[in-house]
Amino acid sequence: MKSNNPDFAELLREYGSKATPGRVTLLKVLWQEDKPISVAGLKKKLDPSFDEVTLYRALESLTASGLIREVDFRHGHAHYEMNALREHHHHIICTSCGRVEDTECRVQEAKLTKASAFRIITDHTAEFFGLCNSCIKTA
Amino acid sequence: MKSNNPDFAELLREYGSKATPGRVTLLKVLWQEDKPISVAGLKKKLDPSFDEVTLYRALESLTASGLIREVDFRHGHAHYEMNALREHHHHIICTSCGRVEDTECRVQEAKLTKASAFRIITDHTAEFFGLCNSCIKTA
DNA sequence: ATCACAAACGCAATATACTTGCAATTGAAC
DNA sequence: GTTCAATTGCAAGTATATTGCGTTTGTGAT
Ligand SMILES: [Mn+2]
Ligand SMILES: [Mn+2]
Ligand SMILES: [Zn+2]
Ligand SMILES: [Zn+2]
Repeated sequence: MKSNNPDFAELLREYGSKATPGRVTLLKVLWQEDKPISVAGLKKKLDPSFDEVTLYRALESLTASGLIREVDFRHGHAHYEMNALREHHHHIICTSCGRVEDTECRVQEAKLTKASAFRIITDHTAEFFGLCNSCIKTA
Repeated sequence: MKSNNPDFAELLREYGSKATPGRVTLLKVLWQEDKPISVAGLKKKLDPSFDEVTLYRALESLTASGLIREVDFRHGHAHYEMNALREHHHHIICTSCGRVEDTECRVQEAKLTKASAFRIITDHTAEFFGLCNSCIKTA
């Protein structure tokens, strides 16, 4: 739970989307989550009448606009988190208990454009996998 | 195509796998590839009698042992590349033409264990997406 | 060389994650 | 309030990967 909720309808419009009731609710759920959430997780938090296909299409659309972001935790399905109004970052995931921690981005894309045949790098992934301290103890 | 082929059967045994004819062939194909290849790509290069389920199980097993590595190009399916006998690295992928280039790893996992509640980091992903120089020109 | 057995295989069935087609609805711009 | 592209809802479909299970095989031990 967070305070100072942004105006989700306005935010959606700023990113070129229509501010439908479903998308406003979806965005609110993503805002309240403190870590990337799966489609299954979203369905549980949303009204059962929220159509699954509509959900997939909203996620695709909002990801394309950059309002939200898709993250790969190697669970065989996508996770999503708020991208706007947040600082760019990555994650450390415990492969034993699933615990997730944000971690600051230390990647410098600019250096890569000098070392490669790519002049434009738009985006990158960087997730870390390991064991959190409580899982180390019980191991 | 590369010269100085390693002994694939011996390599498989070193990584705790049985050196079956199928796995030896699979490993050879992965060795000859210069970039991560999909399951569909592998099937094309392998004998049609190579069972698909056997292929999936071999990939899972060899990935678990660290002999090969799974890479996510955001194509909706996995890609695999040789991991043993190679230096750890990452990739830059052109989102327009699919061109792939290796890039050296600049990530320092050790620094992360100090900044987080994780003492053990075993693994990380880091792939870069952008436009290669020939796709920039034609854009 | 033979044996024992876990690992790997082959085939059919199944599961999960996600996509497509299309008619109906609706938010936003004018 | 009219217009229209964006979005929705439902049904059907696709792609990717997994599971179950009986059979085969590579490997280490004798
Ligand atoms: Mn998950
Ligand atoms: Mn591919
Ligand atoms: Zn980053
Ligand atoms: Zn690395």
